[in-house]
Amino acid sequence: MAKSAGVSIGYLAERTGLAVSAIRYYEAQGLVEPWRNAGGQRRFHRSDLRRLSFVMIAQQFGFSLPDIRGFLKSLPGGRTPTQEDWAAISTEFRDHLDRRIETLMKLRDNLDGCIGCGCLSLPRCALYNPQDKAAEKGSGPRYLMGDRPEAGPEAGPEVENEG
Amino acid sequence: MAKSAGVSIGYLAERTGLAVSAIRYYEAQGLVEPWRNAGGQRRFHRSDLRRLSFVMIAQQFGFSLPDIRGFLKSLPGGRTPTQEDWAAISTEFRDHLDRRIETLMKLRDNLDGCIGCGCLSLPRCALYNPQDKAAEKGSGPRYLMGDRPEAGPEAGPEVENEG
DNA sequence: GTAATTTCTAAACCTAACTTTAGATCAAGC
DNA sequence: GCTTGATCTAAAGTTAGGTTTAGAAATTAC
Repeated sequence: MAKSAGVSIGYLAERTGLAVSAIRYYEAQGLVEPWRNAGGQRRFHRSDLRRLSFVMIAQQFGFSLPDIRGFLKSLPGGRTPTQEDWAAISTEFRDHLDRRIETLMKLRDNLDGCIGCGCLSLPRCALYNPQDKAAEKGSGPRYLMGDRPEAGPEAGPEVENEG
Repeated sequence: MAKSAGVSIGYLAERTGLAVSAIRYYEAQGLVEPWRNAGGQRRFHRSDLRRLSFVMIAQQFGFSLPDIRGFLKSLPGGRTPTQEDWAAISTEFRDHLDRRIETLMKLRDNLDGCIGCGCLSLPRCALYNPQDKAAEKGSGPRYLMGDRPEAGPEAGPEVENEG
C-alpha cells in the first residue's frame, strides 16, 4: 500500500464542486498537502476528498480558513485518517459550534427585549454586554458595542431621550 | 422643533465606538443620511446613534450592509423614529435571524450523525442536502456541498471507501 | 504522432468592509 | 487673532477568500 498514483486536482474539483483554483488556494493556506508526480502536477490522497468536504462544511458555519486549518491539524499527515480521527476532530468542532450558536441565541433573545422597548444602544441594554460579543466574534478589526479599549461607565453608546 | 444643530460625526464615533471613517463609509452605503452645516461638515440626528447601534448589532448577526440598509429602509427618513418604528423593524429582523439560527442548528445536528460516522461527503450525507444550505448562505460566490448547477444524482461529492 | 485537455506558475483582479494618508478647511479655545 | 483639534475629500491600501489571465508544459484521446 504505497503512495499509489493519487488523484488529480481536477478529480477533486469535480467531486467536491470546488473550483480548481480554490483547491490550489487551499493548498497555499495549508489545508491540503498534495505531492507532485514526475511531471510536476499535484497528486492528492483520495481521503483529501473528505478533508475538502470538511472545509466546505466548516465554512458554512462561518469558520475562517485559519480556524479550519487548526481543526485539521489534529488529523494525521502521513496516513489516511480513520473514522476515529474524524470523530476526534468533530469534538473540537462541536465545541466551537455550540458556543457560536449559543451566542447567537443569547443575542437574539436579548434583542427581543431591546429593539421593541426602544432601549437599543443604552449602556444598560443587554446587547451592550461585552461578555456576549467577546465570545466568538467575526473576522475583521471592528469595534462592537462596548468593545472600545478604556470604555468607562460613562463612555458607552448611549441615547438620551430622542427616540 | 426644527432640525436643531445636530450632532457631529465625532460625537457619534465617541458614543458608538465606531471609527469616524466607518461612519462616513456607512453614509456612502446609505445607512445614515446626515445633512451639512454652513461650513460643509456633516450633522446627524441624535437618533442616528440608535441607527448606528442597530447596524453594529445586525453585523454581529452576520448581516451585510446591503441587508441592513434593507432593514433600515422601513424607518422614517424625515422624522425621528418612534418606539413603534423600531418594533416594526425588529419583526423583519427577527424573521431573518430565526431562519439563520435554525439553519445553523440543523447543520449542527446533522453534523453529529455525520462526522462521527465517517459518511462525510457522501451524497447521502445529511449535510449534502441542498435545502439546508440554500436557506441563508454567506456572502461570496462559493460552491457549497451539492450546490453545483446541473448536479445530477451521480454528481455529488463522494468518497468511496478510503477513510 | 498529433490534437485536445489538464495542469502548471505568477501575477493581476475582485468584493466587502473598512482604514490610512495627504493636504486643505472649519470650529473652538484663549 | 492665532493655534489646536476636528472635519473635509479623494484615492490608495488592507484582509479574506477566491477567480481570471497568460503562456508554457504535461497528459490523455484518437
